[in-house]
Amino acid sequence: MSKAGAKFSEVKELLMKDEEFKAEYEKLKPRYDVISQIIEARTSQNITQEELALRVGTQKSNISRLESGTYNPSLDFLAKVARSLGKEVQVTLK
Amino acid sequence: MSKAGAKFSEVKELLMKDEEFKAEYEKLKPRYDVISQIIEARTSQNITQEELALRVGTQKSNISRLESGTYNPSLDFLAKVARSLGKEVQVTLK
DNA sequence: ATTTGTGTTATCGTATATGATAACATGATG
DNA sequence: CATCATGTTATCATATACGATAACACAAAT
Repeated sequence: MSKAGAKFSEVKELLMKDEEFKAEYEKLKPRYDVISQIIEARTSQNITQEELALRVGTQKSNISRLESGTYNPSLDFLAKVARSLGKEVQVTLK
Repeated sequence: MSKAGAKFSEVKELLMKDEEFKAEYEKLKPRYDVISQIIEARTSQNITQEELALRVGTQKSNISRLESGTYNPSLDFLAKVARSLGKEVQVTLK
């Protein structure tokens, strides 16, 4: 294997990783985007997770779990949380 | 019970039903909205449910089920379908 | 030092989303 | 009529979302 070849494969590997990362990021982007907005709305309104949970009809731990981004929320749940913050979710394909 | 009272309660019942209906509609609106956009994107691109299913990595029956609006899809699933249609989901709190 | 407020994490139970297969309906086309 | 293309519906298995409770971390205030 030539030095140039080695370099190329290294670069390729990096690019591959980058592609993978990009794909992974793209996949999770909508989730993180909506969560960011939820956190922003909640904190800017000075509402605690507990208060939000009360409005939504769930527990504060579940709101924490949602905001942690560690799972894949349903549309209904996002809509409920949004409405509890005085907003509505708007999903757009673009 | 007076006639007027009866009428009022009837009207109230109708209004109540209307409120319920409105609430129910509000609750389901994001779902129907995004589904409409998915169907619109798919059909305007002349893609069959089967082809879309292939791209998404699922079965045509599952795409049919999604488009039927009979359940509460996850954000990831919506994002996958959108990307398979060359689009991205954008969720906004407004 | 103790309490109080807020958020986090782990865990369990239950409901349901999703993948998969199959059977069916219907309309178009040979 | 027979076949094909497309979509629908039913059903099962498995994974996971979500509700709930409890324990913990940590900072701020008393």
